Formats: sequence, C-alpha cells, structure tokens
Amino acid sequence: MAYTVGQVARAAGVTVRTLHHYDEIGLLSPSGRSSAGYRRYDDADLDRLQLIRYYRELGFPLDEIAAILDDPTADPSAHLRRQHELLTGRIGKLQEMVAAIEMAMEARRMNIKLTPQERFEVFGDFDPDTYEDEARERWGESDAYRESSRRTAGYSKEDWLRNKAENEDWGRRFVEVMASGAPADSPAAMALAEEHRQLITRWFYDCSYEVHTGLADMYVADERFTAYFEQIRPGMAAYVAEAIHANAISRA
Amino acid sequence: MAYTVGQVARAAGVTVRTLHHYDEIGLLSPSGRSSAGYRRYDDADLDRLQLIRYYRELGFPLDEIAAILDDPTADPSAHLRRQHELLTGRIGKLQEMVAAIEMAMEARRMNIKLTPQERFEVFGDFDPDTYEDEARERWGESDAYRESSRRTAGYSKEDWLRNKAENEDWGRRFVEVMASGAPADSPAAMALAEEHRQLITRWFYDCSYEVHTGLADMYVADERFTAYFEQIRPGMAAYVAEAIHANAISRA
DNA sequence: GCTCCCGCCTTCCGTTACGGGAGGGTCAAG
DNA sequence: CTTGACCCTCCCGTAACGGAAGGCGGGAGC
Repeated sequence: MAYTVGQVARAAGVTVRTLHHYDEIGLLSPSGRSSAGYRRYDDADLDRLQLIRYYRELGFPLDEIAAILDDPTADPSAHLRRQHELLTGRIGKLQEMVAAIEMAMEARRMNIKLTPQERFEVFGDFDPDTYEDEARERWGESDAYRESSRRTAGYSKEDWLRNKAENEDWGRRFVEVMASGAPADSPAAMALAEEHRQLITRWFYDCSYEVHTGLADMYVADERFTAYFEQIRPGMAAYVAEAIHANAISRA
Repeated sequence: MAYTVGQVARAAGVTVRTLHHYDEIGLLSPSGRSSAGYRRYDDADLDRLQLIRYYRELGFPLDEIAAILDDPTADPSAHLRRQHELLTGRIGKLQEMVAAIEMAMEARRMNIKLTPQERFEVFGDFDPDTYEDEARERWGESDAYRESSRRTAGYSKEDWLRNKAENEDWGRRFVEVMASGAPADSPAAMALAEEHRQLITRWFYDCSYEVHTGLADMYVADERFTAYFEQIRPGMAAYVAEAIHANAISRA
C-alpha cells in the first residue's frame, strides 16, 4: 500500500505543492522514497494526513499541529475525541452567528437599530465598556431611518407601501383574534402565525419553521422586539410567540 | 458617533493593524480623518466591518469581499441573506465532518478498517478511482490489527481484557433478550441499549444520546458494522439500532 | 530500441493577510 | 507642563502555500 504524491494529493483533496510543503517543514514526511527519489506514502501517512486536514480545517497553524501529533501522550483515539469536541464547539459558534444574522435581518425588517457590540459580540473578545453612552440613544430617529431603510432595501416605493400595508393588515387581524379570546394555539392564531412566516419569506428572506421559532423566542427575549409588539397591544409579543411555536409544531 | 481605530478594533475584536491594512487596500477606509490625521470611523463603517468579519469567517479573501461589498446590485439585506445561507451550509459541512469522526471512532472501537477515501471524502473533491483495487482487501488481518490497536489505545492489558469481557457480556445478554422474543422497544432491550451507551462512554468517548442514535443508524447503513452484529446473531444490527432509538426517545 | 508524454524532482520567487516593531506626533489628565 | 496612553507612517517579517522553471524517470506504443 504505497502511494505517490499525486495519488495522495487527489485522494486527500490537497495539492502536490502542499504535500511538498508538509514534507519540507517535517509535518508529513513520506515513510520512504523510491530509488529515483519519488516520495512514497503509506497508510500510516494517510492516517496522519487525515488528522492534519481536520486540525487545519479547525484553524490550527501547522507547527501546532506538528506539536499535537507528535505528542507521545496522545493516542489516535484521543485525537478523534479532541477533534470531535472542537468540531461541535465550532458548530455551536457558527449557530450563534446564524442567530445573530437572523436577529440582524429581523431588526432590519422591523426598523429596529442594533448596537455595535451586539453585532460583534458573536466574534468574542470585545470590550463592553467602549460604548456605554451609546446605549441611551437607541430609541430615536425613527422616521428618517425608516425612509432610508426603505431605499436601501431595493424596493420601489409602491412595493414598500404594499408590504407595509400587508404587514399592518396582518397586525390588525392578529389583534382581532387575540381580542376574541381565542388561545394562542387555536387554529385562527396558528393560521395567522403561518401567514406571518410566509409574509417574511415573500418580502425579505426565506423563513423556515426553525428560523420562525427562533424569531418567536427573540420577540419575548429582546426588549426592543417585545416593545414593537407591546405598543400594538399589551401581551401581544408572548401571544405571537406562542402562536408561532404552536404552528411550527403542528407542521412538523 | 465617531470612533477611533482603537475603539473600533476593541469593539469588533480585530487589531489596529488589521484596520490599517483594510484602509491601505481600500477595503474599509474610515469615513474621515481628524485634523491631526486620526482615522474617524462612523456607524456605516461599523456596518461594513461587520459584513467583512462575517465574510472573512466564511473564508473569503479580502479582494473578493471588496468586490462583493462594492457590488451596487446587492443591498444590505441581500448580504445578510447570503451570509445566512453560507453559514448554514458551512454548519452542514461541519456536521458531516462530525459524523465522519464518529464513524472513525466507532470503527476504531470495533476494530473495523476504513478506506482512505472514506476518511477524506468529507473534505470534498476527491478522486474515487484512485484506490479501486484497495477495496478488496478491506476484510483481513484481524488479530495483528486487534493487538496493535489495543496498544495504541493507551490501555493496559488488563484494562483491555476487562473492556473486552464487558463488551462480550453485553453482547450475550443482548442476544438473550432478543431470543426471548421481547420487542426492541421493550424495557429490557432499552436498558441494554443504555448500558451499551454507557459502556462506550466509560471506555472510549463521550457518547450522548444524539451520538448514540447516529451510531445506531450507521450499524444498519454500513455493511461492515452490520456484519459485526450479524455474525453474532442474524437480525441483531436492526434490533440493536431500534433499541437504541427507543431508549434515546424515552430519555428525551 | 526509441520516442513521447505524463508525473515526479528541486529551486526559487510571488502572494495574502496581516504581526510587530521603530521613530515620532497628539491629547487629556494630573 | 509633563506623562502615559493613544495615534500616525514607514518598513521588515512570517505562514502557508501557488505557480512556474528546468530537469529526470518510466511505461506505453511504434
């Protein structure tokens, strides 16, 4: 089971140049050479290359990878366990970033302004006291901002007005259902939750049931989104959120 | 709302040098300068920096990011939508990698050998016909490999034998339950599934219910894992898998 | 046996995205 | 009016390769 550079490169999805480089720096030296000086890789080399590729994907510099792999106290299974942990951690971080993006999209849709630190905190290591005084003026400048956001959204004026009308119509009908005393998991409320989801999808971004329930949680967790609904009618934020959840469950 | 380089750097979690660099290449030039030549960033610059950070996290080179951001046909919401898509795609890829790692861990635990392409295909773009002849000799060399894998696992000989004994004992008791005619979702079968999970956790790696059901699916989907169980008793793979699923659901 | 082409070799220079100073001005606080 | 924390502009260094040049090796076909 001996392979040439080209074979290894194609199989592992790297370039020959990369393998040369790894050989140069001693990260992955082929187990032997042919009489003509050709590099010959064996299965153990492939094992090592697999580990290298995973650590690289996780952002480790090559010299650290070399240190990790050549650490005699770590057996192969330890590497797999470690990579499993690192990968799941990384997925968690990306999911936080997705949540942050969803929040940003919804904030934009509702003309709610986010603070600088909210937009960057998902990247970690930020300085919380840099913008302390900025927090107070979060609640202002509504009309000018609304108008500017209309333009940047890329819609024509009529489009924007139609969207606004649809949204307000939805709000009215939702308040009616609420006022009727129907529970949040009633068919009427759920139907309006579904309509809300499709309204978002039609006008702004693809809102899956999963994304939708994420928004619902945000409506009750974040004061600004809560305030948006509460000013329409007290208790609306929680009611909307529950209806969205009920709708999502029923469609699953 | 004007910020200095240092403030922006701390808030966004980048270095001052990075901002200098972005200014140099024209990716992010501050909207103004003070009389003394100090860079002055405003909120729009922070918006742009946020987008830059996300695209960077997704692996885009800086010149491409500049091209994307300066594309006049794309409004801010389009960027958010795009980043949402890219992020979820990336999460999906990482989840595949996690599954591959779990497969590798379980293969190691069961002394099953994987082919080179299986270990690399998660990275994409590999050449499937490179190792065609290698597939035939997948089923061999059991004892020597077993012995070597014992050593590399970092256990003492006694540990290894105890683990082996536990595993075989579990297998025997599982076959008993199967033979008794009890369904796979019976309490007895589920209890043994749980024991299986804890056995893995105790000896090899942290096996959550989620990971465990993943393994269960693999036992029936992959011929080598299926064969491992079928050689103990026909129908065992599916039965084990069902018991694991039932156990996981009941614990949720 | 010869040719041809593909794959391999080494060497070397280029690139990206910054890191990290050196040398020197700036600004608010004490 | 000094001091320390910031800011500026060069400028050189580094990591992880990319890519091409210039030259062997090897097996398939004539």
